[in-house]
Amino acid sequence: MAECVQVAVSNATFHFDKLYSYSVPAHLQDRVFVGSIVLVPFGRGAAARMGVVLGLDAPEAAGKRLKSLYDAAPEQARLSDELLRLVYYLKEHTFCTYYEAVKAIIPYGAQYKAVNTGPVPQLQKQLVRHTEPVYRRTDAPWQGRRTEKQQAAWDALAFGPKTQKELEEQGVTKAVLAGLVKKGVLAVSAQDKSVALYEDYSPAQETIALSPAQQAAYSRLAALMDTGRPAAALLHGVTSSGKTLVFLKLIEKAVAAGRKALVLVPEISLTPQMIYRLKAFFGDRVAVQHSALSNTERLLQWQQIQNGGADIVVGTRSAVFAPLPDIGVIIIDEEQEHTYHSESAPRYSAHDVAKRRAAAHGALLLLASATPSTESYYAAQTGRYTLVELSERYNHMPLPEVRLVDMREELAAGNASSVSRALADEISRNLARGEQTILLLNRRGYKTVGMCTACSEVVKCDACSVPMVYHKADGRLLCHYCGKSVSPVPEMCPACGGKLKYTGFGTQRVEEELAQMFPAARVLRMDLDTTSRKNAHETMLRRFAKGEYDIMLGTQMVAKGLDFEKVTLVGVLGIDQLLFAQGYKAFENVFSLVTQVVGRGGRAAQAGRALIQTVDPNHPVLNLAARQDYKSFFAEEISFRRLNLYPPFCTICLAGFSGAKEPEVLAASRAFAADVQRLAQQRSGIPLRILGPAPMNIAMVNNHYRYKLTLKCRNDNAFRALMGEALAAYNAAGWPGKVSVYLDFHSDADI
DNA sequence: ACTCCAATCCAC
DNA sequence: TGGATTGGAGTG
Repeated sequence: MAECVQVAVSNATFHFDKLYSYSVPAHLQDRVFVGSIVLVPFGRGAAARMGVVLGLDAPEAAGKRLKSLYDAAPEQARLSDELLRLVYYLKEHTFCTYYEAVKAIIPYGAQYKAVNTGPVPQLQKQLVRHTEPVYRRTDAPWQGRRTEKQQAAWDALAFGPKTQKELEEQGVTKAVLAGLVKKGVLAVSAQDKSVALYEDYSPAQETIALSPAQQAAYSRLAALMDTGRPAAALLHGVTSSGKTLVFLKLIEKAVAAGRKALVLVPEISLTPQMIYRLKAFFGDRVAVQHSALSNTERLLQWQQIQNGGADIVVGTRSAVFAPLPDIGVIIIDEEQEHTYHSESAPRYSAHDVAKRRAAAHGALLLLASATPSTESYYAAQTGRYTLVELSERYNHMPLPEVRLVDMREELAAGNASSVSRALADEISRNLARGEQTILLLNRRGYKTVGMCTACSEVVKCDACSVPMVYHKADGRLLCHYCGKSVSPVPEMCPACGGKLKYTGFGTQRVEEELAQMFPAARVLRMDLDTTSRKNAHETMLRRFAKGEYDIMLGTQMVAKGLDFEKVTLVGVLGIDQLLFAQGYKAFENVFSLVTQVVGRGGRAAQAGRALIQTVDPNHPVLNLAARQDYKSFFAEEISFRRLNLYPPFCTICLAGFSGAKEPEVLAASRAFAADVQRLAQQRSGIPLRILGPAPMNIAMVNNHYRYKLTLKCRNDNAFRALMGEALAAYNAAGWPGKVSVYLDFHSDADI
């Protein structure tokens, strides 16, 4: 159609990221549209680069001599209009490049790659092995006699076609099958590899039955969905109030009306449970999108969605871009989780993208949590979201009895271990009764680091500024940022030669202590190290649920969304690091984590017990969490946010700087701050406070120094335009070659 | 970022 | 004097 197109090219940096015009050669004219994936010559060497067509040009408008496209992907690979608009949205709101936005929206596995086979570079599908042979019987008569093996193959296909893999599992070889195909009695065809993910679900026997409270919540949400107009609601349901059943009923309603549903969960480890529940009710029309899928799996799931083969998509943050048409409901479960905010470009928040999509589809956006983010609950209170509450626990299960244990007293009494005497008591009681225990150890607390007994220096990675973490299992020190490892483990301080002492309350260390205290207990440790293997997490949870372990010890991942009938005791070790962490969300995070883990206990008939170990047992946040008193917590927190000017009363825009020479990084961030200040003063009505520059929490990663500016602002068009100008000035001053910059917005973006 | 080109530097 | 090195510009 078009003779001339505007293309966003890959691997552009922000300062030269713009649309480049290319002419379309005749043989590609009928394949190239807005949204098409193309291959273009770029730079003086005319090297092949991936690109996406984002606009059309009148040929005469181009003026200059243009280069022309090398190749274009088939038409069906192109982005829909709605998703294309999200490219612009991401570019404008997160200050990423066009292609970074495109990559977020099209999963890696669906991309094409450049190959240099012919005279001109061509596009080729990344994955070609996504079909498999399927054999079926034909009506052709047998000629001659049958061998035993041929008969076996024939019999195996008595009840319909089977894939080669299935047949091979039954002992039928490829050669036999090929022979029969040659004879004409079997036919073979290529079939898309089955999307055999989570196929071992068991279909639900009953329909979804709601309690009166759940029914009331459902009715209000269903009414919002029925309007067919965009709506946003916050479902605040206490732990164990059965929010998932309400989701299922809403999804059922959307699907019955011929619409689609999108379900987001905060992390990969929570997807299996949600997937199994959804599959139980909705079968194979559930597709999955998360980063732990292999490229092939990802691509197949994505194609299933794009071909209209899925009514429901479940996944983590990136699933918010699932190419579903006609979405009726978007659910964000555990909506307060920080994992919904992307930590790399494009630095978007799933909430904001979901809002755009809900608006485009006339869908209901449902945020749900037992401990909503302060921003979301505030939006609900002020009427921007409809607030729906589920305030009773399912079957009126009693809340666990919670005790705060003073760890200073423990230390004074001579107990230096990470498990208090009170908790040890309760654990042994549980062991005696054959009941299960969950122990939570916050992520930051699980490091074992080496400290010099002479100069008190901690052994740090020499490329990053973080302490190296001791891993006992493989006898080495590991940098959790760049992955560098040191073995054997040093015994002398690299700075002064003093003796090093390795201490810390890691999960490994606690595991050892537990083994000493309770030699007979079967302890399951869950942390980054033990769950890194594919499906490891799922397998572990299943085995714990089956009762193969007495104690589950782990980081955050043990706290969320799990139903274990026999768990009657929850212990929280080392929450203090989180409580005293910097960052305006620290209290909210602690409240949320403690509330959730305490809610794990006593899900069955018996009331549970929970013990929280802390050096500050009078801390209001811990006490409110112990009582599961969200409303009082919110009241405290919102006044803190208002007083100190934090979201939702402002937007925080973090400007990050990184470069090889510290003085340059500091100078660059100062220059940027000055530019922003100057631009803001030139115009009126731009509220702004600039804090910093300050070194980031991790001041150096991979030999790059890192500084940040914190801008308290209002995230509107005027401010983003200002930041655009500030970045232009930054580029003009030649900084990007030495110090790279990015912006990261944290806000309750309702603009 | 990366690549190309030119100006510069140093060894012979 | 040339081959290698470094700084700067441009990416359609």
